[in-house]
Amino acid sequence: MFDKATILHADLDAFYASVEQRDDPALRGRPVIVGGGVVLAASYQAKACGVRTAMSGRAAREVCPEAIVVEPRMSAYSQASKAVFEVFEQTTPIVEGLSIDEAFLDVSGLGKVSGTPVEIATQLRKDVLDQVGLAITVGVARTKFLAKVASGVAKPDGLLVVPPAGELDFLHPLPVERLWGVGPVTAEKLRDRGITTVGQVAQIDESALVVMLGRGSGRHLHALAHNRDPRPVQVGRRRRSMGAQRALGRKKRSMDDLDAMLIGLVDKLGRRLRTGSRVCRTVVLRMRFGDFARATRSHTLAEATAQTGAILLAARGLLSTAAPMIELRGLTLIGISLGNLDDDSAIQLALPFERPQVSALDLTIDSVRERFGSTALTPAVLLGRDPGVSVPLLPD
DNA sequence: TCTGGGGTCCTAGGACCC
DNA sequence: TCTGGGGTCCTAGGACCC
Repeated sequence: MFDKATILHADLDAFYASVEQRDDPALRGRPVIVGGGVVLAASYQAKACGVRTAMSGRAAREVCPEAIVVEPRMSAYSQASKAVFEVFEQTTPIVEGLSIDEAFLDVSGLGKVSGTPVEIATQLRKDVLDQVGLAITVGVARTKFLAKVASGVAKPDGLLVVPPAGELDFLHPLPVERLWGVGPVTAEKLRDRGITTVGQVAQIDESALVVMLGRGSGRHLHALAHNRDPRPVQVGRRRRSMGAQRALGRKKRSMDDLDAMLIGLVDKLGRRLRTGSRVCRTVVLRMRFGDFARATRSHTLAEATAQTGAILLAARGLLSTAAPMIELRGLTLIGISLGNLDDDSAIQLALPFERPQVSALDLTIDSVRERFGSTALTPAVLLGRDPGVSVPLLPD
């Protein structure tokens, strides 16, 4: 029955909380909340009493006073994720990671070697449990989209196969919120018109959906409601942006404070760029204000860079542009995001032959000045005004 | 201690070029 | 000279996902 494409969507259950329960037997079977200020993850026992991801810690403790709150251990989670992805790759080389705890696996053509889709998925769940000690839910279908819907329906600790002959019977009774890409806003727009199930969406003309939701969402939804999703599982997709941010609370911060935070964020991102051998060309300042409104300011550099100094210069320019807005509205979050990412070899390709190549290895203040001019990059700019904060100019 | 810290993709308008 | 179409890039915002 699965002679064509067969795609698995594998999803770790309550990932961070499950890692905590795995590592501390005292937490097993009990409501566990990861993250104190805001809920990053909740065990199924905590979810049962109404705790939700992104809920404030206070609200979570109100609905679930008996919950145990633990601090997040990000390195433990990335290690666990790595181990799980190794199991995925033992199953098939065609693995597309979606996030730290989710992936698509293309197992088309594995039939003769590994068995039926059900057998492959069952074995995968067993392998992850045996080798990493975590429960996963697997959805199996002919398309990525349907496999993901299936795992969403099957979780926690489940396995659901949607056979090609039963696709629309499975899909059409589901609420529209199950569709990938339908969030609160889109669901509300559809509900306003009396549309609550995928089957109802499927009865609407594409053009009507486009008018209702815009071109992108309209076409996307129309295709999904008819179970049209030709996207292949893509191996080795690379990150297109990276960012770091910091919540500030209500307290009013001086521009000097903000500048010091900016240095910290840019420093962190510069290291991440260099560690990953990547460069960026666009620097985005992200802000959130007292009324929870958001704004961004961005700048695109003439040349790609991974240098802390160059990124900081751009970030500072953006911050000073936004200063009046910040003064007026009060900042509650500051973040930097780097876009237009490329491999760092791209820099060398882009540079004219006779120009010295910019290498992070010999970066000193003097060498940067020599290349970029002494007026732009003063030691104060490179190192920050706070003498206690130093911006590393050497690779990690 | 009211409200984390990552990401992806799409849209729309303006500048600029051909 | 005037008008117009098409394409790309940049900026800003927004919806959505985990």
